[in-house]
Amino acid sequence: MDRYEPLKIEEKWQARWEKEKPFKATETSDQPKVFLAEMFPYPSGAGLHVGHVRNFTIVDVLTRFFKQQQMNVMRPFGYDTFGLPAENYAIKTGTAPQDITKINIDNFRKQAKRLGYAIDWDREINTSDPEYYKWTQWCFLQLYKKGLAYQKESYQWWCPVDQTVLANEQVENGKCWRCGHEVEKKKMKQWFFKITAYADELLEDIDHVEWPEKIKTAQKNWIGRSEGAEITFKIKDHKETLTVFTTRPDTLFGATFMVVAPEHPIIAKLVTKDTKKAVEEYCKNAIKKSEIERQENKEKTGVFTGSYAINPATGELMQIWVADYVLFGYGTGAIMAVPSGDERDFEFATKFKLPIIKVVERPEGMEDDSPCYVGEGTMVNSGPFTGRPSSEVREEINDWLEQQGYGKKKVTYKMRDWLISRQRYWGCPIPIAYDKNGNPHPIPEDQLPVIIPEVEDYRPDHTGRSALAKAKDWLKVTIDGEEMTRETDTLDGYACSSWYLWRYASPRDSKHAWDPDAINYWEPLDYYCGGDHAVAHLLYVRFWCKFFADEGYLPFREPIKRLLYNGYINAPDGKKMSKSKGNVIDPLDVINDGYGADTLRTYEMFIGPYDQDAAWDPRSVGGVYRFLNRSWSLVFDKSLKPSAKGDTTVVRHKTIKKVTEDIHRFSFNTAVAALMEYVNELYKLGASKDDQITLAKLLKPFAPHLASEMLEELKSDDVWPVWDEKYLASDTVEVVVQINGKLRAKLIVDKADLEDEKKVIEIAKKDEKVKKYTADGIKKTIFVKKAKLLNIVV
RNA sequence: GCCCGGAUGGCGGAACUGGUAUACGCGUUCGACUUAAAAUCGAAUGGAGAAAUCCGUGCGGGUUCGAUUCCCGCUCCGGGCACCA
Repeated sequence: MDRYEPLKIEEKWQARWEKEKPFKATETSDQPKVFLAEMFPYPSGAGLHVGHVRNFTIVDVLTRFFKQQQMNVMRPFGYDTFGLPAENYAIKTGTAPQDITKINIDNFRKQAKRLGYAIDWDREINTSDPEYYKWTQWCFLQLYKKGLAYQKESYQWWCPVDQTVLANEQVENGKCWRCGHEVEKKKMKQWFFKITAYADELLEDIDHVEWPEKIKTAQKNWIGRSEGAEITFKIKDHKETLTVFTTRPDTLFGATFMVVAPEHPIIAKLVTKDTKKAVEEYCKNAIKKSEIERQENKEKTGVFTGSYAINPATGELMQIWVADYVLFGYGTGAIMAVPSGDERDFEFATKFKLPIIKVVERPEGMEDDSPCYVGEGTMVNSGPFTGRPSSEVREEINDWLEQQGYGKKKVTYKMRDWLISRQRYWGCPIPIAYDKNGNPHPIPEDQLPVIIPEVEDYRPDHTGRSALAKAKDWLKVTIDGEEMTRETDTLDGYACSSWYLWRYASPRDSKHAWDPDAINYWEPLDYYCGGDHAVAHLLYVRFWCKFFADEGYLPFREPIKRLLYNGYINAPDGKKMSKSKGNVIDPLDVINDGYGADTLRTYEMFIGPYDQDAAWDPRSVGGVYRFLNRSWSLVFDKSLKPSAKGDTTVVRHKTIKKVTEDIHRFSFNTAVAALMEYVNELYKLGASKDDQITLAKLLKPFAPHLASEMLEELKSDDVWPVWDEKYLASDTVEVVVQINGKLRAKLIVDKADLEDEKKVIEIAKKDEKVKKYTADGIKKTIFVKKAKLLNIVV
């Protein structure tokens, strides 16, 4: 071989890895374990894109790095296969989703192998495999047993054209993502997971994992904990009472009216003969109001019910209104309106001419004089609390309300329970059946899995049920001798991905969802890498982890120790890659153009910091190829004789240190840059055999095929090299001299002199340039030994 | 509107704890090799200036001997949430 031929080299090594399975992971090692995974992909028909390659390569670099450091590494792979694209394809073509999924997986696997990933292919999993979803159903049943999977009537997005229920993510700007028709709200009985039961723990524990701050913040905001009070108001001439949630009980004296959400059941009791018709009309319209109207039109609307509540603090009557700016799903679905202390209430009061009473005075010096002020201040018009700071009064009113029986402290969350019903065919069937009376019963665990039946037509039917309803025989099931009808909803795909990280520990276990010993050994996950699902998936796994820890199935309460959240790769024009724009870079094209997988992998690590977005630059790919080509030549080009033009010991040890530390801190781009510098140096100084081996070893996580080829030629193992600090310190050091903070001179001094500030100053004073700038005398000197820097102030 | 990121040469980026701004790569220019081109190898490359030197990390202030880095006030770009009481 006389030139670098990546395609040949890569074919050779991939065949060898396929045969020898060097990445197979077992629990028997004495070495410390490391478990790494990427967020498993949805295997689309388009195959791998450059974003997958970035994501998978980050995991691969770490995997190979730890393996070379003699750790016991496990790096599995899987496919998140349920989902709408396969179902839509089925509807369009009549092909079974099972078939198209298989084709797509085969393609993905082939491509992942073409990239040379260090995957234990015996640990491949697929969420739509009955052997897998059997255990998804088992998980559901555990949650069901503990009351954490339950049914509730709820409004669901409904497309009147496609006659199907839509998930939130399938509603784009209030329109069906498939047909573009405006969606409606329809009330249906739905399954939920009670994630709110873990709200506090999910919030508290997020501070104890090594995750990026932005993900932590996103999750905290999503959970949205608010401390406040529930206050119960009496209603004039009614037995009924109305309970509200507020974070500002201190403003109670300023509460001049009440508002309930259009869905609130109390409305029927509050209306009078005169208001009934208008209120009913308003509620009907508000409930089916499309998302588009809600977003575009935030103009306050509402209608008076005809009833009055009594303010417990003032005894004043308060009109009770219905308005859609109050959300039924948050708090109690009703509020006390304080127009002087809340922008929305103020807007509403102004529009409908309701009373506004100021209760919080701004601190002195604040210039704004709008009648609405939401901040803290001094209480006014507040009976016994007048003149006191609002923040203190908040606590005292809480106590007072509690004593009087009007209320209690209360914590509320923005996060709702997780709606898991999907009226779709291509999902994991919910293992439930209904008796004659419509009561749900769990499918016994020994009857799992509930297999997805084959049907001819994959479209949902007009009753809002998935295509599973068309499998008439399948629908019938006998439980404890009683004939029942199966649930036709399937589970949200996020349920399938909420436990797959544990399945990796024992992927072929037919007796458990996960084997306790394997879990003990491998889990929790040490490194998780992905660029999506900041709240959804990453919150759901944490929820299930806490639940299964409570049930004794998991010995830890956080499933993922470290999260690497990688950025996107954009097209060369800086825009998002998309088929319609025709700016998509296909990674397989890059490989087959002759660059090979090693160049592609190394380029995507070199493209920029892993957690930032980056734009593809075809010319930089060439630069990385040149670098690998030069590396190859250092070993295989016999005209480049290993010679001793200079001593490479220092640069070799410097590079080992830099690359090792950079990989540890996930600074892959600078690690590659350090290797480039090393190669440049070796071209100048000549490479010793030690250099050739060191280079190959350090290169291996990035360009494993080329590095393997080099190491084979050099008859070397791939054990990660270590540096020796003693080579990194030379006898002389360069000290920079600043005059008033500006660099003016560089001095070479003996290392020993660095310990002696006076000596350094003396040497500096002899320097011609320093002399010139200090002619008028020196006011002060600052010597920083660590930075090897002397600053002279004149 | 709120929250979180980001802004550094012609371009992607580096500078890890306040201490030599622009590592590495691309591009450009020059040179070597070649009949020639490509490939490869070598050199130069922030701006202004003949030079001394001055100016330079989105903008305006501040702290400091010293600020890309810290503080205050903005602008623009990207992302998330969005009537959450």
